[in-house]
Amino acid sequence: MPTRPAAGPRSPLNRDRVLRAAADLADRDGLAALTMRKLGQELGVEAMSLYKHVANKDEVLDGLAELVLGEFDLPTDDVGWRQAMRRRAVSARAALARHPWGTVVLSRTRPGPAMLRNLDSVIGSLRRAGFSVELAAHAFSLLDSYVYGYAVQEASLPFDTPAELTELTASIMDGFSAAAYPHLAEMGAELIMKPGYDHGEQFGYGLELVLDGLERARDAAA
Amino acid sequence: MPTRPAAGPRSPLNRDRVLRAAADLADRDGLAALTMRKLGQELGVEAMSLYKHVANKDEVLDGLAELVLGEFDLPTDDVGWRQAMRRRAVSARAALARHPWGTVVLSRTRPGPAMLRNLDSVIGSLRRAGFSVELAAHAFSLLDSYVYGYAVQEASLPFDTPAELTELTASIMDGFSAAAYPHLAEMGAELIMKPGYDHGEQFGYGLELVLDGLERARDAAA
DNA sequence: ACCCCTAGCTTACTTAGTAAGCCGACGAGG
DNA sequence: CCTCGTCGGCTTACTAAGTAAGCTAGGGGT
Repeated sequence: MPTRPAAGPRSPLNRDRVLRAAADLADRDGLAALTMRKLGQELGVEAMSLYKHVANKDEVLDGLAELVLGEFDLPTDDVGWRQAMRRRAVSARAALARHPWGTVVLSRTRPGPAMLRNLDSVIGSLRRAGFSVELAAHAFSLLDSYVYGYAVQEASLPFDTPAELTELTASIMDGFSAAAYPHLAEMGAELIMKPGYDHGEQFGYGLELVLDGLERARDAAA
Repeated sequence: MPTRPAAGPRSPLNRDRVLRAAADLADRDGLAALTMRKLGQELGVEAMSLYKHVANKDEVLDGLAELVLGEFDLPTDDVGWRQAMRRRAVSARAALARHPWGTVVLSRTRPGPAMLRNLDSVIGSLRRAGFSVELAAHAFSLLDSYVYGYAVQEASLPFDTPAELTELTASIMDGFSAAAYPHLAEMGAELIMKPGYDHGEQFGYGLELVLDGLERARDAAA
């Protein structure tokens, strides 16, 4: 019996470990590299063994969606709505940046429990802050769209570091492109190539603008 | 028998027809159903014949991305920036609603010419309207994120008609779910189930809020 | 008349998801 | 202590999809 507990590299395996391994694999090699066979390897197991713990690959992807969702900060009551929304948005964007596959798996899932809980909590926070039902609906639609869209675009950017960004920008601006896209070229030269340009700051700017707008709308309706 | 009947239904086939057939197929049966073999069938041709016109499936998907992008209204100079941005946003959202696979193919492409042209034109419109380079960057980042995120969420909704929405909402609110998600239940009851609820109106609300915010930001900077 | 170019075809290999069934170890009951 | 059912993991094998390689027929240019 020492075979089992003696810290063999092989603990029993379960749905949760499968999902976490899937997330790791997707983080490391991209979502396309997440195949049942590779996932098996990752866990020292044959592909078909995974099916004892998940029904099929779709269930793996659904599980990943709930994993990412779990990394979003839920609103808490001890802070105002604005701070609660900000935290949720920032944490969501961070989670989706950590896991570039996040946007993909989220967009293929019909709402699971984690999503519903998240949503309910957001609406609750807004309602308590004096938002009407209708305005609360507008608010979360707007916020979620922004965060989500931002994350998608960020995930599809073909670079990971600021250095790569300037390099790429430079190569796009090369030669005739600058003539074909004068405004892009201007922006590239005056903004993106400037040392200290922080792409992440973009997110905060839009977020505050949206929050300002929502606050104004709530006050106008009051 | 003349395998190749003169003026048979078989015109020569080219990259463009391949792409349009791909779009049709994806519209009809979903992006997952878009396989090289099915696409071949669609055109009365073997799968491998397609490779005379496209290098590989990725190129088909890239082509689809440019197709959708082509359905976005470019800003024109004869209207103000606000109208130009609104038109672009509305047309983009409409295109992405017409082609639910649009968000998927757009997010996997590094910027092609259509994208760059589109972007350049947007920035130009904003610059002419008095936006600084920096603010123009914020503006299109915000607008695109919103439109894009909205479209993604819309595409992932598990229903197509308002009737299906109310039905689904009702089923979610059924039984204990209402207790688990009180705020969602409230919103479902007071808003979504109301006759005449128009989900599309959501989009316009957020869009105007964003445009208001941008206008204010520009005026403040002036 | 010849020849070659091109669009489309045939074959076949590879990777992936997964259905079906096998097997060894472990714990409970006789 | 032996046995047997169960459960986790394995083996095999089938199917769908992308695509590499090479074939061929028919039409146009020389």
